[in-house]
Amino acid sequence: MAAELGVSQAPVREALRELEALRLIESAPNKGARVRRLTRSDLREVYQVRAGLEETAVRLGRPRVEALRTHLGRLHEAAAAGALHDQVRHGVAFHREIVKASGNDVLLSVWESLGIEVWTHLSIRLFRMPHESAAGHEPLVEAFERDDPGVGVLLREHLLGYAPGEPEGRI
Amino acid sequence: MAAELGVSQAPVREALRELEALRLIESAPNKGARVRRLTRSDLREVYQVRAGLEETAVRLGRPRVEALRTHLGRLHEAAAAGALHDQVRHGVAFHREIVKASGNDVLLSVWESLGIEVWTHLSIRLFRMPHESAAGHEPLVEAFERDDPGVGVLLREHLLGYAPGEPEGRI
DNA sequence: AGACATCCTATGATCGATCATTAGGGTGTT
DNA sequence: AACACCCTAATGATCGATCATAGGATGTCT
Repeated sequence: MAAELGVSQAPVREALRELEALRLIESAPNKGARVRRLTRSDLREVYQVRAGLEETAVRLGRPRVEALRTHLGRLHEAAAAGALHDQVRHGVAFHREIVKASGNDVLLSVWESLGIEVWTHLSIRLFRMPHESAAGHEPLVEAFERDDPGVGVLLREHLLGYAPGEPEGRI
Repeated sequence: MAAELGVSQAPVREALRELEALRLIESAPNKGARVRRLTRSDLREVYQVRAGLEETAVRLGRPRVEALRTHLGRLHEAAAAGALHDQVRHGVAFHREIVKASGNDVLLSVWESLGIEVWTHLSIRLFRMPHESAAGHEPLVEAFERDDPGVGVLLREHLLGYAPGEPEGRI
């Protein structure tokens, strides 16, 4: 691959590590790396972990509703403009704000290591999952607004709602 | 450092990346890497995330009680022999079994990326935290045995019990 | 003395090459 | 035909070196 790309092995090595961390490739020792055969199950696993992390986040600290509304506004704008990429970006920013508000840096870095933005794109493009709508976030913001103790569960269910269901399809 | 150790930069680079992933060092761009000044707060953050992950795990799947008892037995033996290192090892294995039983590979790899074993040692050696006793795990196993719906909360509280409290001490 | 431009050095990334290990194919034997 | 052994080739890690960049130190000017 290094020869093919006209670069040395070092950067290829780094790139493969990153892709493996995102679980987009899998590598067997002395057998090289291959792109993974992504299944709905892979996607569901990521969403389950993500849901757990974000539920943990709201247990540790609540985000500023104001900040959430800012992201939600951008999400609305992007949706109106039909800018899918921006929708994803602002949707992710919305949830990142929640995790960041936990005040737990370890939690934030673990959440980021999941590569949420990439997986969101994959869920939309590969499995035609509905992308996170601006409307779907409204109940969440309201729950944060009234400091609802059940916001953690609400958040988890919100997220799992975007995860693929049981049927085990392959690409 | 490479010159000092008589090796090339590549392995040093790799090692520093791993240490940074474990949050044992911090590196600023173009300023190099330094060992982090570990605080009780760092440790608490790791435990909070860990607790959340393991609670998520038991929501997804329950471990075989038999396997847990095996690890617990080894933990007992190590405690009787005063083998601290083995106590930690089997204690970690006990909890890893729980995470593994979730059937979620992403969850397992995220959990492993926390470097629980290292942090457990650090909590004991740096902050004199009590190490996970064999006795403390008994209620957990019993809860799994009777398939207690509250085992998730019990597990979380069990873990947070080993996390450092508020007083912000430095080493 | 303080503000500012310039130089120096450490860092970080990349390069091209070598070396040990091992998977998988090929050969030979029973 | 089944099996054990060997051997090639690819992988992965390491090496020693170069290059661009950024931070800090130095020196100059006001």
